[in-house]
Amino acid sequence: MVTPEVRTLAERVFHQLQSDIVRGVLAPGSKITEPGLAKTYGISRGPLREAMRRLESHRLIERVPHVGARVVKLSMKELIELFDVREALESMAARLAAEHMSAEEIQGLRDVLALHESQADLQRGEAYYQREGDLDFHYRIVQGSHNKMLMSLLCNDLYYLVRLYRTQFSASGTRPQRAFVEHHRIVDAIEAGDAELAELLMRRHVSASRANVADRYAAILKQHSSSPVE
Amino acid sequence: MVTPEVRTLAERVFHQLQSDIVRGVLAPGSKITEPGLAKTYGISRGPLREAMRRLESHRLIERVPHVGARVVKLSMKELIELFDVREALESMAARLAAEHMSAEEIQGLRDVLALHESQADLQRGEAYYQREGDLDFHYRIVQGSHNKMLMSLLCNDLYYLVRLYRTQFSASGTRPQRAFVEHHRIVDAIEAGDAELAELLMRRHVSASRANVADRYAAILKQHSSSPVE
DNA sequence: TCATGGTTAATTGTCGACAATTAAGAAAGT
DNA sequence: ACTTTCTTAATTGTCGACAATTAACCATGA
Repeated sequence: MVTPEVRTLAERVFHQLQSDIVRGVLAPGSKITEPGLAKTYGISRGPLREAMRRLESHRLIERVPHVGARVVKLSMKELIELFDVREALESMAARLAAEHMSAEEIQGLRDVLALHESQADLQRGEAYYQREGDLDFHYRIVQGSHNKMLMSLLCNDLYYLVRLYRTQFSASGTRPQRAFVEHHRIVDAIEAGDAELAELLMRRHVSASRANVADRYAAILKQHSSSPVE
Repeated sequence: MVTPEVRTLAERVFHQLQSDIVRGVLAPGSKITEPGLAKTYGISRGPLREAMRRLESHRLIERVPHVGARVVKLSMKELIELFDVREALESMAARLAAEHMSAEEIQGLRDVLALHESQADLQRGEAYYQREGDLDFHYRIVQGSHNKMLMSLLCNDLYYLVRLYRTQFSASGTRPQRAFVEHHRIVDAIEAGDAELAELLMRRHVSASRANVADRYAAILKQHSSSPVE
């Protein structure tokens, strides 16, 4: 990722907090107090509050006036909601990418896929899947849409929530080969300039990912039966 | 709209600024200075800066560190981008609405349409179209999706940008009867529980709206020929 | 006349202190 | 023992002042 060259304290602490939340340094649902954070990061409460306001807008913390702020704790319901929004936005991104992506950008996409494949070869049978690499792939397609609003929504907001979910639910094993195949098909459609197909395939891809998450959650629920269903 | 019962200065001034920007009280592209606004609204710069940070996240102002902030000025390119995002999100909202909307909510939708129709009757031939009413319709469908993330994205972010665009481009005359028919068809699909159809119709509806805007803009460009194209 | 440099005024960034609100705990009454 | 009320400590909300940065302006020189 691009290390943001930041010169104001408010921005620096924003990125720091964003990272700490997404990586689980700050536990989900934990209360965060302004004097505490100010001391931790060695700044005053002014810039800190501005950073927190931004985090609030990005849905990474939740604030209640006069009470305080907590790190968000995604419920399964909200996770499904997130996937529905992703499905809508990313399928649109794939469509636009098929219409607007340059040859260089498409080549970059292919390179990413090749890299993933080589990594997967090393760990064949382990069924391990590079999560960050997966986001790289999606990231590039969004860039390829050349739609700044889409890019901002997905890359600045939703993808951080996706990362947060992965640490929160310690999402480890998942569907490797199949996702690979899906990725390749999507790139093929984009390269062919087939916007409709690219959109459809991306839609199925995200939808399958959601179904996968939902299934695993259902399995967990069955395991410790009679858990709180929300 | 719901008047937000707000007890903290930062929130009050946020809503005030949001309203002033959307209604054109603060001119698009105009520079806004912190001492100026603080004096205007009679508060100190602390809460004001927090409000501005929120406005920045909502894309209503643009800030440059150490330089200042300006009210956003939507270009036609960005407006088209906005429509593409709306198309993606609202078609998803329509799909989910068809799956989740209750009978009461659907009745509320029908009431809104009836209200619009009666208003339109009074001004038949004028081809006038209640803009706020149009947003009401879309607003209710988004609520009907029962997806809080979708609701937040559309109702808290994009719809304010839509309003801003309407004042900025003084979007007046538009396609009345056709939009009415489209609205009715969408409600029919939702009531029938036909998620796929509702999605498709909403998609076309938003897409037609974008085409309408793009066409009008092209006409304006042709009028004062050889204008700057972006 | 134009370019370049320095000076200055204004705006933004940051801080510490004070006021207002909340919530937890202690004390008293039933 | 339980509830209720009051007290108090901690946290959030707000403010005014100071430091840092920017940009406009003016003067000087080629």
